[in-house]
Amino acid sequence: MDLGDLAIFQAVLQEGGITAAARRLNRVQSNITTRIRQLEDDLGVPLFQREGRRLQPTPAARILQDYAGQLLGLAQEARDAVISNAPQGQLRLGAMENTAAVRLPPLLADFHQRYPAVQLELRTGATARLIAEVLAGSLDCALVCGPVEDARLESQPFCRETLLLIGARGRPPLLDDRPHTLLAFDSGCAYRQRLELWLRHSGCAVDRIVELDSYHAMISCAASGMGLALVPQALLACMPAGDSVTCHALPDDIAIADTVLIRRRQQRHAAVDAFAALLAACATIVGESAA
Amino acid sequence: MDLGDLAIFQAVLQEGGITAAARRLNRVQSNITTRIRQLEDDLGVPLFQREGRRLQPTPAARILQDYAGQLLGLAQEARDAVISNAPQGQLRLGAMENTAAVRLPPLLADFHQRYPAVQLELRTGATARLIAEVLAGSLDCALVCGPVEDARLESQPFCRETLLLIGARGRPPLLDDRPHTLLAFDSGCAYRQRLELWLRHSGCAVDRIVELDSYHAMISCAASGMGLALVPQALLACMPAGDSVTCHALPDDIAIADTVLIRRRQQRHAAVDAFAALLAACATIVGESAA
DNA sequence: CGCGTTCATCCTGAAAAATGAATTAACATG
DNA sequence: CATGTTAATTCATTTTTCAGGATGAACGCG
Repeated sequence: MDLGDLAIFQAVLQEGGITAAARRLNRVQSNITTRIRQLEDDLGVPLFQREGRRLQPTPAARILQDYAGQLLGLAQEARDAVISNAPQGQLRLGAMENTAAVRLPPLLADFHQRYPAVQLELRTGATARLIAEVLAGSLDCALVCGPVEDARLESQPFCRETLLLIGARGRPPLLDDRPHTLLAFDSGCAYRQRLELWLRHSGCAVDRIVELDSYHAMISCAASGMGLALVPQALLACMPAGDSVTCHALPDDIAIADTVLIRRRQQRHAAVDAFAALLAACATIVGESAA
Repeated sequence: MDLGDLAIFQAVLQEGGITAAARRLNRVQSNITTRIRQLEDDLGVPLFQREGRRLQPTPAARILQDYAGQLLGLAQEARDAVISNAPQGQLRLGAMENTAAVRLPPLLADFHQRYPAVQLELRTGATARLIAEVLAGSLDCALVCGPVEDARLESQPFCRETLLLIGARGRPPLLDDRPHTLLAFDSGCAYRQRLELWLRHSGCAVDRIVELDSYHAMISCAASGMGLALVPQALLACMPAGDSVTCHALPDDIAIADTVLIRRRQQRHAAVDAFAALLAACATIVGESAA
């Protein structure tokens, strides 16, 4: 069964005859006759009862008529949807844990309301994994810790986080001679990589690293003296355990981390465009969109 | 846009590659490539991003994917519906006014409950018009006053009505010398034709004929002495004004009228079959299905 | 750097579709 | 009752489309 056959069938029904249908479709009668016959052969059911020179639609034809209308309508709708560049369809967004918790929610709510035709899907993860997923195409875009230098990706600034190194209140200051325990996300986390790098440069011994996948757990563990953790200030501010920790000083090149939106270059995705535009409007840092 | 293209497109998405899709569809790889390209050209939108030898579905492809599933499913459903001979679709039933009022309703209710997939449509009218509509195909079947002699029609007995000639209570008997006024349906009504025929044969003068299109009005007018009317006994029995009239005697060949179901010959319509079967089960008269 | 895999392209023969003319059938009309 | 008109079908022909096969380019892998 072919959509062309159905269109012809519909025209014959609407025009009430093969000749009239042929006129409307700018075709020759014999063509219409043949294709109706083919459709009948294909379905194994007669669609018209030929009596003299009049065509009488059979009951099967009336049943098929409904379906033909639906199918042709749906096909047109599909065309329109695919061609249109209004934001629609799925938008698979990735974000770092802290971004998803603090900065993103109001933005997402706004977007969700503004573009009801878009089906949002948010996945959190470490920067390295998010980048890989955007490259692999399993995410449409992601909010990660910048800068991201990859020729295949486009990045756009969003917000700037100040990272704080926290430990239990009242504990001896950082950088005494005994080794530290670090509380951190998995190894793909950009913040963790910064911290490890800095500690190495400072000649500071690291005893163990405890991997956690929640900031709640991380801050609570830090507060109870289990070790040191690097967390964004904005996140700490909205955590209940935020008061029971001590913050250690950090140099700017470690403490200042920009969050950027990354997406694949030369990928026209209307929903991502819309999201990026909304993000730009709310961005708290500026800068040129660079690789 | 062609359903075949969509099936191929779907296979490429599901199998994750052109070669794999070709294997599944038992086709040659170059064929799949070409048809995907054609689909893209047709829609004017790329569906896959070719990077090296890997195919990355574009956002448009993900939108089209939904539609492809729907379209292919709906097409299969259409096939099944057309081929199946379960009662479904529209059933356009005609009936005489009195049949529709008295005998039909319980049957219709039963049918409606038994075959929810059938969309019933009842049209009342005079026998002559109903026959014409069945012949023309604008009705699928009809309950009319038999016998119907037409080689193109098949008829099946349903019930027997006894017709009564009624007038105002206490009026002089029928067939006195003064002319009568008749109260009747339109001229296509078989009962009216019988009555006129009989009156002519009896040498009874007819003054005027008043045409009404409701038995309510007809019986009320008869009761109030406006003229004579021919009505089925079963109908009169369930009319409130039934007591206020006098019934005149009629010979059996006028008084006994069989109601039959007529339908076009050699028309396979599952819903009509089902209706006819239900009707046969409730039939109060028997007889062979004859033309 | 060969090797295998994957996709694109070109070409050819086969299948399918559109066309035009001739034919048949039904109906209306003089 | 012959005749003109309208409609649908049949058939032969042209045109278009499609599937298959071979070849080539890009990439990943050992």
